[in-house]
Amino acid sequence: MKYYAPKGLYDIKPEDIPYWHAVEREVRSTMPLYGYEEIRTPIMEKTEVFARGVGEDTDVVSKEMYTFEDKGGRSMTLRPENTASAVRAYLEHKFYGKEELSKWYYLGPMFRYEAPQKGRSRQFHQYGAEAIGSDDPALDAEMIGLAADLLKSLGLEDVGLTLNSIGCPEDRVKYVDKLVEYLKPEKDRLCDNCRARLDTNPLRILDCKEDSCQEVVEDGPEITEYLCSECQDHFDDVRGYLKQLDLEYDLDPKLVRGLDYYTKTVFEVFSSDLGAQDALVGGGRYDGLVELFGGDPTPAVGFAGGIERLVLLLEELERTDMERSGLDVYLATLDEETKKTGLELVQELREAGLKAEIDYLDKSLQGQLGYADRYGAEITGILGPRELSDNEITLRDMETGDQATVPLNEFRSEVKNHLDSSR
RNA sequence: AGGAGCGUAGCUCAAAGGCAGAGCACUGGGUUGUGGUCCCAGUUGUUGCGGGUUCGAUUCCCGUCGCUCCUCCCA
Repeated sequence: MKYYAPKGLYDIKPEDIPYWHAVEREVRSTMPLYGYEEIRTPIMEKTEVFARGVGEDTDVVSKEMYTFEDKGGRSMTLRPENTASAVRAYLEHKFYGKEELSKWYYLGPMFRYEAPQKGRSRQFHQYGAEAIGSDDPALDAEMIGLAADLLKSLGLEDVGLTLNSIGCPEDRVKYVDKLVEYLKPEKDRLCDNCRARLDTNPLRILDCKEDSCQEVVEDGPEITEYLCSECQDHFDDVRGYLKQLDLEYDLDPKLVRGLDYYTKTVFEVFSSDLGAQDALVGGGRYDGLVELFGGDPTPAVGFAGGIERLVLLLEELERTDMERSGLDVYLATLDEETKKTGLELVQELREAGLKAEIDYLDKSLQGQLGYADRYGAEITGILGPRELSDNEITLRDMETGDQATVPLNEFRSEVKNHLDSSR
């Protein structure tokens, strides 16, 4: 084979589409219940939107961006996530002047240049929500509840929620100082990566997966001990609302998330049924991002979920409501004359809203019935020269094998009657 | 970027130096116009690609391309 999809990019095949539709349907129906409207931002932005928005020192920006120069010499980047774009759009279209609280959802492809593995590809798809304009802790709780609601509606029961607060930037400066002070003497026990992070992004050392780093961090200071009273109150309130909503969670003081824009609340939803890439949803508050982009200080909170991972789980559940849907009617014809009439009949059925097919492979009657069977036809119409000369058609119930002959002009209504009574 | 495993028929997989196979699928027949079960017959191959060793390579060696999983990080 000469041509392959580029590494990490793949085709979503018809057999998988029902699962994608199920996810998309759920997102589109659930989001509006919580007051979120869809926004569609471009699939690429000027590179600085992400570089600034997501943070230069993050993994996403420093090594995972699909960046290229366009013909005008501008540096462009395929979006690795959607929050930065949403904030850019919020400011560009001056939504702060149009509505007090912007609640948006989105759905679409994202790109990160990484080694693909189970549940991770270079082009992947996310759904997510952003609420820009409120610092109400109830909104944080709503976000988390919304993410959980979506997964639950899709039939996923076995998911865990972890929660943390990383405070405001001032808290973090204080905490990071303490953390670095604590880690410096232990430098030798940290992995190479983390030794570098000591200077660039010490917070990330907390969720390093290396055992030695974890041991070091274990006895270190926790960020929640350094929250200012406002952040502490906010965190307490979020937890209170979560309790009110009956949402269970685990506190994880080491949950810091990979993107720089987060403040206060951060959370992740994961599934132990997935492989190494077990995060289903990630999100949090980003009160400083609008300001960073040049707007007035504006609090905001959001989350994003990965569709590929969701589809993997849904496929394991073998949901029958997500199987490919079959044919309603197959029409078998036996020669050129009957095929001409057959085409008209099939067209009539389609116009009546039925899924109808006819032979395009020159199959024998036996072959056609086999085809009808495999594609799930409930009824097969058999139109041979005998029927045609009498202006009739044979109706075969594919489940029982019962057959009846009906006048051609009553075919459509007979089919409809039959389908209605069998459903 | 690093580590491990795997590339054989449309699909799932055998063959472990000696004629490239099975099941499923597909086509035809048993049934001159009747599917899902059954029986019979048939079609299907650049063994990923290139080189090497050998009388002989799908098998062993080297390289290469691709896929998968893992480390890292995330959705």
